[in-house]
Parts: sequence; structure tokens; C-alpha cells
Amino acid sequence: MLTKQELIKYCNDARQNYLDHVSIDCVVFGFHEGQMKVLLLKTHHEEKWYLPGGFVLKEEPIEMAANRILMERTGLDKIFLQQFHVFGDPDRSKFHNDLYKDMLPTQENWFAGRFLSIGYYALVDFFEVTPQPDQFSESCTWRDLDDVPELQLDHELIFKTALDALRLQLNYQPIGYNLMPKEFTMPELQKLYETILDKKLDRRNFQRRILAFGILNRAEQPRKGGAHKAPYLYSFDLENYRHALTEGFKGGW
Amino acid sequence: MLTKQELIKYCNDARQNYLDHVSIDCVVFGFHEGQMKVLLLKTHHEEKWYLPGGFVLKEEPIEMAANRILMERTGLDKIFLQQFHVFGDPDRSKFHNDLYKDMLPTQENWFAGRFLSIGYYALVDFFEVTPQPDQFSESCTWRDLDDVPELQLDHELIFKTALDALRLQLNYQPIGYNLMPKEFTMPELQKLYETILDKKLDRRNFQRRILAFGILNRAEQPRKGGAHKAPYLYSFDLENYRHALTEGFKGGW
DNA sequence: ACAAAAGTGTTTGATATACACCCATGT
DNA sequence: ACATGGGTGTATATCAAACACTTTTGT
Repeated sequence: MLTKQELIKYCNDARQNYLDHVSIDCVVFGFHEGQMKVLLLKTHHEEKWYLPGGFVLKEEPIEMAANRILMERTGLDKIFLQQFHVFGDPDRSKFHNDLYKDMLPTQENWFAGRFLSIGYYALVDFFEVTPQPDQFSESCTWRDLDDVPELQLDHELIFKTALDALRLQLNYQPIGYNLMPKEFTMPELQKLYETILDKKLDRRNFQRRILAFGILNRAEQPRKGGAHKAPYLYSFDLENYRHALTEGFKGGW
Repeated sequence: MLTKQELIKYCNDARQNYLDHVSIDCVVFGFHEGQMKVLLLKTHHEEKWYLPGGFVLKEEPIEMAANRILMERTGLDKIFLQQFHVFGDPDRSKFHNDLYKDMLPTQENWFAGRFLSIGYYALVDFFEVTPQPDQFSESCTWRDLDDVPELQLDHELIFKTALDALRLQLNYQPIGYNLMPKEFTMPELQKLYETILDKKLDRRNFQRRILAFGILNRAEQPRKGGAHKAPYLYSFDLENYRHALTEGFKGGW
């Protein structure tokens, strides 16, 4: 919670540095222990959660803004980002209007205006992220996709829209590179697809299909140490992967 | 071309009524005589073309703004609109900065600031549109998709991005309802797909496939009067069409 | 009668689905 | 030895692509 002093300073800074009326909200997906995760922040003293977000500097490209915002929350640079929608209902900013409304009159409160929010989703390697709370939050943590708490504002809508966009992308683009560690096994990759799509896939058919895309390299040595038969390790063939990203799969017509 | 007086008035009005820093640009697709068309505006005394666009009223949902803007250009209400991307490069607004820069100092010129532009594409029935120039243009006309002139600003990028988005949509959603008249023949519908995709399709396979979607009703009577064998007339089954819109085709995984 | 447009059907190959068997490893 | 996870293969259905024939109509 900010004091009035801090708030005034924040508003002045914001007015000076940020583009008015525009915010960015990010849905950050990670994958760990067979579970799809999303990065959420929790406000102080309240069981209210929200998506990592921020504002756009006056001379900053929006994609760069999204990257900067996520760098602050995750410690990662050059994150895979996908713009998926703008949320522009005037009512959606009620939160901003209410935020600290008792502390500052509307004119002086930079948060009081209407905000459009540009939605980005990000795919990141779970292990490389160090979640960092922001100024308004007491915690920043991963939550399971099937255990997302109630969210503030229209963040529920933003989250769901992001998930839909991600599922759509799955149909015509490869996706694992940004979510998996360098090396992984076929069953692990399958689990990723299964959690995103929320349905079981056939082991053998999945393997055939994903291999047919030609974006995987199999390592010489299988993973040792675990119980049962040692699975092979795979990594993405970056060149083919990028090609598939731009060209897309199948095509339909 | 506006006079200085008009410009000042326009800026004052804009400052009062519109959200700063945000614009909307629309790519309006129509279909006529076997050709896909896009609606373009031409500036006075210059061979510069641009997309229909405008701004968002302070309390107006963005989708409504897009609809209002297009109503002014086409006379149509409740247009099929699809938001597809936000263009947020700071450099993209150079045009705004240059526009009338000699007439008004930057501070007073509302156009001088940075603008994000939300891109919408629209699908409309060619015959129902009455193109109307705006304040800055001398004409508003349909242009063939394969004969688009040079465009101002980043409108070339916006146009191409819209076309890509439209082609993508074709893969998982039906599309003809908003572009075709109430009744149409199968070859006409095929022509639509062919011009969007810019490639020839097999007559028979197209028919089978499109019928398999179950979104068409065949009229009892074929179209009379033309030369050659009379083609059947089809119309969209609205209920199934809407279902296909939300559910999508195939799915992939 | 014939050219051009449109309707209908068949053959073929590719891809997806469903399912069965074998292999390796820790307990 | 056996349960479990993992690798590999095969039959079948389903769908897309390529292609041929017939029907209608104006000239």
C-alpha cells in the first residue's frame, strides 16, 4: 500500500513518463511438473489477484514495453510475446478509478482516467523465472492453470482470452521452445500439449505427429537414472522451428 | 484541406471528445464481380491513399467506435468487425506530426502526439455500402485487392496484417455470410474464397467441403436467365453458421 | 451442334485414429 | 518376476486431391 506521498510522486512520475490511457497486461505461461502455470500477483492485505501489467513509456514501442514490464516481474529479457487483444471497454477501468480514490482528487490521480489495456501472452521457461512482486503487491507466484483464483477487474476475461489464443496458436505453430528446458523427453512435451489443451492425447500418435513436423532433434543418449525404461532426450531444431513459426503447419485450404 | 480556423476548431473538439493517443484504422473488405475489394480514401490534391479511420470517444467502447467510424464511411450499422492487431510503434505517427505542422505549433496541435492504432477488419456486403469521403479526403472508393495503390503511413502494413488475419480466420471459421448477398451460387462463393486466398480451388472439392460444414441451404429453384446451365442458389443457415463461428472448424489437435 | 458453365461421382493417396507388442529398469 | 513407463509398428477409417463424365442452355 502506498502512502499519500508516494502516490502523489507515482502519479507525477507516471504523468511525465507514461502514455495516458494505455496499459499493458500480460498472461505469462510456464510449465512445471506436468502442470501449466500462470504468473499472478496478489495485493496487500486482500485476497485479490491480478495479472502482471504496466504502462507504456512515451517514446517506447508497445512490444518493448511488454518486454520491460515482464523483465521486472520475471528477471527475463527477450521473452516470447504475443499480442492477442485490446480490452477497451470504458467500464473496465473502474478499478483504476477506485484505486486510492479517497487519497487523491480525481484530477490529480493519474489512475483515475480510462485505460485501454493491450493484452500480451508470454511463454517462458519456468526454471529461469524469478518472480518479483511489484509496488502494489505482496507476492508474485505461479498458479496452476486449473487453480486460478478470482481475479481483479477484467483480468479473468483477459486470462481466458489469452488461453484461447494460445490454444489457437497450437493448431498452426510449434510452441514448446519457449516453455520447455533445453532438453526434454517426449512424454514431457506431450504433457505440455495435454495441459494446454486440457485433454489426453495418444502417446504414439502424438510422437509420430510431432516428429513429422521436423522440429525436433533426438540426443544420442537417453536420460539415465529414473525408474523404468530410459526415455530419449529431445531438443528443438532452432532453424526448422523458426521456419515452422513463420510458415505455419497444415494450412487448411 | 482544412483552413487554419477549421483545424483549430477540429483540434479543440478532438481534445474535448476523443481519447488521446488512440486511433482506429479499419480495413473494409467487400466482394463484387468476382473480385475482393478494399475501401480506401484519397487525400485532396495528392495521390495518397489511406484506410478509413478515426478516434475513440472518451466514454465509448472501442468496438463501438469502430462501428461508428465505419457507419460514417459506409452508411452501414452493425458491421461484422474483427479486431486483429494494435500498431504501437512510436514512429508510426510521424504523419500525424507532420500533418498541418506549419499551421499550428505542436502543443496546440492535437494530431501531433503519438497515436496507437487499433486495427479492425470488416466484412461487408458490397451492394449495401455507400462510400462517403471524410473531412480530409476527396474520395472514398473500392479498390481491387490486387490493385491497391501506395498507402500513407503504416497503412500498407495494417492492410497486409488484416489480410493475413482474414486468411487465418478462413481456416477455422466460416466467412461468407457478411460478404455475400442473401442468395448466391456455389461458383460465386468459391470465387470469394479464391480471391481471399489468391489461388485456384477445385470446383468439386470446394463444393463437397463447404457443404460438409453444414452451413448452407440450397434453394428449390436454380437461378434462371443466364447462359449455360442454371446454377442452384444457396443461402447461409444462420443457426449453423453462428455455431460454426463460435465452435470453429476442424481444430487440429 | 457445340462451347461453356454447372452438377455429380470415383479413384487414389495421405493423414489420423485406434490399438498391440516389445523393451528397460527399480522394487 | 513384475509393474510401470517408454519405444516402435500396423490395420483401418477418414479426409483431401486429382480427375471424368453428364446436364443444361444460349448462340
